[in-house]
Amino acid sequence: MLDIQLFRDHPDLVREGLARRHQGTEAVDQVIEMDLLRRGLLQQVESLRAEKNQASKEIGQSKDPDQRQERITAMRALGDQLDALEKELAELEPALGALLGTFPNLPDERVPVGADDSENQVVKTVGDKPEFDFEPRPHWDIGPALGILDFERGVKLSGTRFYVLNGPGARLQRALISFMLDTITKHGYEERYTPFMVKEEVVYASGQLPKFGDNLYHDHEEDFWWVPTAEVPLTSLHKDEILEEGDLPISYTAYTPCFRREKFSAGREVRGIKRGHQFDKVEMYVFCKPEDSESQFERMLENAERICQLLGLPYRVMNQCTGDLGFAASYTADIEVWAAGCQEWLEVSSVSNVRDFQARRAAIRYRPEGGKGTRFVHTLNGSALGLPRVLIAVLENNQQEDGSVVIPEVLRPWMGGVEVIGPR
RNA sequence: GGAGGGGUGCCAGAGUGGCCGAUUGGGGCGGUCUCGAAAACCGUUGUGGUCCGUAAGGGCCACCGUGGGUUCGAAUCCCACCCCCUCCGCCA
Repeated sequence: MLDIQLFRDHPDLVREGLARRHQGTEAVDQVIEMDLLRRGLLQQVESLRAEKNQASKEIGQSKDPDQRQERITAMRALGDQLDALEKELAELEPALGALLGTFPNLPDERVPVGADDSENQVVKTVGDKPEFDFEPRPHWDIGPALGILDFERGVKLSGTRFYVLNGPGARLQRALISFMLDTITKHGYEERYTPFMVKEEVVYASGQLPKFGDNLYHDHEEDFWWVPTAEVPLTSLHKDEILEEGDLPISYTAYTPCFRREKFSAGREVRGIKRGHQFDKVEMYVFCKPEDSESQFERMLENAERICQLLGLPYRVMNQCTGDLGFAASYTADIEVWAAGCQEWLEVSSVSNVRDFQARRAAIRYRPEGGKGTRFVHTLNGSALGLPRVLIAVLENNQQEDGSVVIPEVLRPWMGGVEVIGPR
């Protein structure tokens, strides 16, 4: 949620931000207009209320029954007038709130203008792509050949874009989750296990609603939405709370499955397990003071990179352009790992500084020490990392000519000592 | 799912139509006393909106689980819903 004050004082900043995101700016004027209307109505309503409160108080104190009755009659008339204005206000306020909720966060100046992810900028590349004296195969060949990846039965159970992991494949996935959680925890993020189904207001708070409801699964009978990322429940952990400055920064990590309808990529990228309706992810999330969000971003990015380094995966860091930038983000760095079999850079993490955008939606504030009042916190989120894609890279980059896959050293403690997954 | 009890400020807990933004106690903060601390005593202690003001600050409005209703006036009465506790049923 953008600050309404921004529309009053610096509407051009809002227009400029929208334009950089290739969005129309007409709604800005609509907000300004509604805001003016609202404040005018509010003033009328409140002065009538003040009058009514005063009169009611006097009626209570009045002893003379005739005078009492006279004033009650007068107030009844004022009440009707008030009702009409209040009704108007009651329609306008939610409408303005809803409109304001459709505005994305303003992109930071550092975000390059671009149409889509093809215009993201490479910030740096770390590690060397593995070399092979044979033709490396994609995971959709390696997995089934090893008997650890079963597409047919996934489709039998749930349809396209689903799969089943078998034996050491399932265990490798579990090992990756544990390894990531344990590593991130060591960096000072406290683990949380959250619900995977949440209320609509929770999905709204992090910004996936109202605009992206099409990409979410939800129960049509109850108010349950399946989380598309742990960012959603983590944001609302402190919804409607006022935190103490001394408690900040608060850093969380959580494993959740993620559920997405992938309506916008229908028919695309269906090969393999790169994009499914259900995938696993370990997420990092930070609540901090506004002046700290810049350094927390650096920290989070480093933490995500560290996972790639420990797994021995070559990766590159990208600066997301405005066309790819998420709704809530002010700026975002993507991490992409190289997958030798499908010959692709796979996006495995997006680290975003959301600033106060989600904090406003979720009403998450803190009390500055010594100061007065409250301020909105800044929030950041980033994956560490997205799972099936890391699994893809591990399988493809560590494959051997005989079709077996060497397990990265750091994962072996979670693999029960298994060093190589061989044909079964 | 059924029966009963309950949701009030940071916490505990009073309040059943006007004197209640809300008694009181605890905690927090500031102060007096003290070499210092404890105790005692005094003071203070919610959030949001809006208007005025350069600001400090001040006025007004709203908020007692949520949403409606009754009333000149609602924490208090009525209706619906949500949540918590106890017991029963069912159940991984």
